[in-house]
Amino acid sequence: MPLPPPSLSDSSIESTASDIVYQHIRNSIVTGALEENESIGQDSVARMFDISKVPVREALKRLEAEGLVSFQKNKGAIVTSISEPELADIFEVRAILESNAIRLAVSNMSAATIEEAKRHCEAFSQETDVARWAELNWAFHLCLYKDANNDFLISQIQAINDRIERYLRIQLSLSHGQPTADQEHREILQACINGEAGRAAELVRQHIVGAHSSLKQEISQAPK
Amino acid sequence: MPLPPPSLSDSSIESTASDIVYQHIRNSIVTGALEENESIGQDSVARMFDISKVPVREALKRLEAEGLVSFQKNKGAIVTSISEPELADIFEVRAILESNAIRLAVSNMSAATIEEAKRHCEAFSQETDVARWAELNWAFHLCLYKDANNDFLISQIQAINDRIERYLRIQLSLSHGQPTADQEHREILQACINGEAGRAAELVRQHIVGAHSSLKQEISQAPK
DNA sequence: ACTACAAATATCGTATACGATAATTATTAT
DNA sequence: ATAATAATTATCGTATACGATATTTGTAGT
Repeated sequence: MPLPPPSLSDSSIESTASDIVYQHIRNSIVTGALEENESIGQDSVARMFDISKVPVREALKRLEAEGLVSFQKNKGAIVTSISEPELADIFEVRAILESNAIRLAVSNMSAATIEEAKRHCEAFSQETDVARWAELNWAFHLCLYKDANNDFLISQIQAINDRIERYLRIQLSLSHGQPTADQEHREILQACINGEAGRAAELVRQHIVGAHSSLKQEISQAPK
Repeated sequence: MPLPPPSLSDSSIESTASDIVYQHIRNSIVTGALEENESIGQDSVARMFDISKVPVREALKRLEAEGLVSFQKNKGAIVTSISEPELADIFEVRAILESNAIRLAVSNMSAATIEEAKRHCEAFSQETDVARWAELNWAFHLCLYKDANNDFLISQIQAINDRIERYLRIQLSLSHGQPTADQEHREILQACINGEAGRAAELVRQHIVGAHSSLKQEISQAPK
């Protein structure tokens, strides 16, 4: 896709032009609408939103700090590509953070959270639209971590997910991606219901490591 | 301190004005030269470096994404202050990440790393200049994690340290801050030498939790 | 002297403008 | 025809300029 999906000043809550374009580009990268190594022309984005380059550059600087784009000397911003070794590193950190998050959460997980998790789990299981799998999957995950009562931990987990969500979409779309995830979700949920923090943590770790394994295999088979 | 320490275009490796001012402000915040809630005037920074506001704003946007400053509607950027609950959350994540980093590192820690760690440990122990404690302490920590061979994990740990280093400096400067840290460093190092990954991880966790405890106590006693 | 309102000033967010470097196209020479 | 060089165009990074909001200073009234 040579151009990000066109859209005007859609977001109304955010006031500044910089924030609007930030949200838009960010979403395009996270969802995969913008591909790896695709360059983001400042002028073209500015024209698309009918603003000047200044707020566009500010938005790109924020995205650079988040690791979603990188500025190349006199070449503008390009969407960050993640190599397989880097992806392995990131999945390892995910495994560490998310397994610990659920470990902390299980001991004071409320009945309401369990109910919410069940709903997300069901919704994910019954969803047929591939495009929605990623967000339903993520809603389930986040829900389970929230009772850890550590906003900073959640924000770190969220930031990492935003970096790799485009790859997770690939993984879920694989032949057994969604049913496998669904089955693992149910086991994790059951461990939470049983109050087995250690087991829940281990299941989450395996869930994440497994996702990386199948993704790695897929990528190596279809390098492009 | 009403103004950040004055300095002209000192950094030569970085080419753009935006990068230079970014590095300078970032360093001022990390080291504590700029205090919490201190506002950073765009025009004053621009005048200080004899540049326009545009690159200053770009630098501030990067710092915002890193959590070091926050923009306030029509009020410019202010240095982020961290509340005690937030600090507790951050220290918990530190404990998770760093204990796992050393756990991963111990199994393939090289003799060269052990030697380097010993040197950092000694240097920290013998340093009398309070201002240098933080960096020597951090060099020791980072050294122990590097054999985990996970650059992303290291970068996450580093980013978190940058957010809280100004508080760590306070903690180290407390009456027993440095000698206690020194003693704990030696125990951690010994566990690494013995190849006891689990023990090293647990010691690092206690080291971090302990630092938070004494810091928390200090802050509550001297709210200003 | 203190409060209420008005004028002046400062600062933010962004548009426009411009020099510098890179990419592209055109032109010339072998 | 192709390689090399020149001219054109595009894009980046940043200075300057400007309207809008916020803050400060000044003034007037009780």
